[in-house]
Amino acid sequence: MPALSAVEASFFAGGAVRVARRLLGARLAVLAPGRGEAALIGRIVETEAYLARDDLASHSHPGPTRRNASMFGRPGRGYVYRIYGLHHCFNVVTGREGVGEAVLVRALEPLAGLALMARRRGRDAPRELCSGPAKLVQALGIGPEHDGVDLLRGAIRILPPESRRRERVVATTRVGIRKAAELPLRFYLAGNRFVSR
DNA sequence: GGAATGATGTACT
DNA sequence: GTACATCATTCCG
Repeated sequence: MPALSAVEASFFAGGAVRVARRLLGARLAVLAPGRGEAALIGRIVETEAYLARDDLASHSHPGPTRRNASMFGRPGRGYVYRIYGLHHCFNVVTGREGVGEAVLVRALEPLAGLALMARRRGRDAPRELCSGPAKLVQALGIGPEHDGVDLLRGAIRILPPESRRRERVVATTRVGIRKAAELPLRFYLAGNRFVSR
């Protein structure tokens, strides 16, 4: 089994845009309960940056509340929230504690644990497993209980890229928002087949 | 207290 | 392309 050492804390210390770009090519892993090996791994191919309070589309915009508490907490933790009453999405908290910046993970290229992902998703095609923020959360078994999870030592971790690939990063507008919709804060790997539509 | 809203996915036309 | 499921959070009164 491969070593699954997480990235260092400094990985998350930059602004959300920096980290959103840095996350592309890194891996998101959900560890198997009780073991030091990952059961599920996906390569991050699409992210969105959500900035501090002046970003009208950011959950941190209203200021600290019960829901967004993790976003104002320590960088390098997860922020999980419910959307549209039925799905969940997973974010990586970035920057400095108290600021309220995070990166939404929107799509993964499945690398390990495809069978379990397919069972959870009810679909077999690899492209249907993690090509959307709520899809990947379902495939990886992430839930509200992971809100605030420590990505350096917890059950969910960010691992550095396993191999160098030369892929260009494309920046476009964020998906599914109405406010601040014109800002180019969505990033994905050009030509990657696992990016959401 | 009540109503509107939303960082989505699926099914159907 | 459009409809709809479904509910916590937020904002207004």
